[in-house]
Amino acid sequence: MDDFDLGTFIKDHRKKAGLTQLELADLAGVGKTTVFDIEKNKETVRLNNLLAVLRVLNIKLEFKSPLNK
Amino acid sequence: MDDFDLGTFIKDHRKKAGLTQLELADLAGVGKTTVFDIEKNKETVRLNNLLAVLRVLNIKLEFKSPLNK
DNA sequence: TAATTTTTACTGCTATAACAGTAATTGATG
DNA sequence: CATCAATTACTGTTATAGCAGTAAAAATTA
Repeated sequence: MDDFDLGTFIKDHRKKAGLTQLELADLAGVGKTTVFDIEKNKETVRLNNLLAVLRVLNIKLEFKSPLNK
Repeated sequence: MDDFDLGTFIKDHRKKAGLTQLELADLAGVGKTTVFDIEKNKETVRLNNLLAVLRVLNIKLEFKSPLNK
């Protein structure tokens, strides 16, 4: 849930996509600082910015609860 | 991925947990406005605030990509 | 229907995320 | 090693999310 390292996860996918932080930032329409912060697991980033980055990298979000499992 | 209605998803889980927006906000350590915004799908909320709410409701996040599937 | 609770909406104010710019490290590549 | 590219780090400024407070609108309950 939480100890999952989203930063490196994104970093790895960015690398595999052959993108630099700046390129990813431009594609996602965010500043380079934001991409840097995300890869450093800064949790105060805004959801829309994170989603924009995930979209570029073709990463999907799923919400799982014991209920609707 | 994206058309998923996170707001009502969270709202439903909050109801099932028998919590009001204010109670959920207090438990999560955020303001009531933030809970309200999240349930209204305001995507500019900060990730840490969203995570705090998800934690209270026992909802887990998963990131899926075509690669590590 | 009246009373109570909950949700939605709006308002200043404050804290800070996001930004561009710059610079210093680190990492590749020749 | 030297050069260039990429990443990390820090800065001042600006835009805005988050907040408490209040109030009005829905929903719930008696």
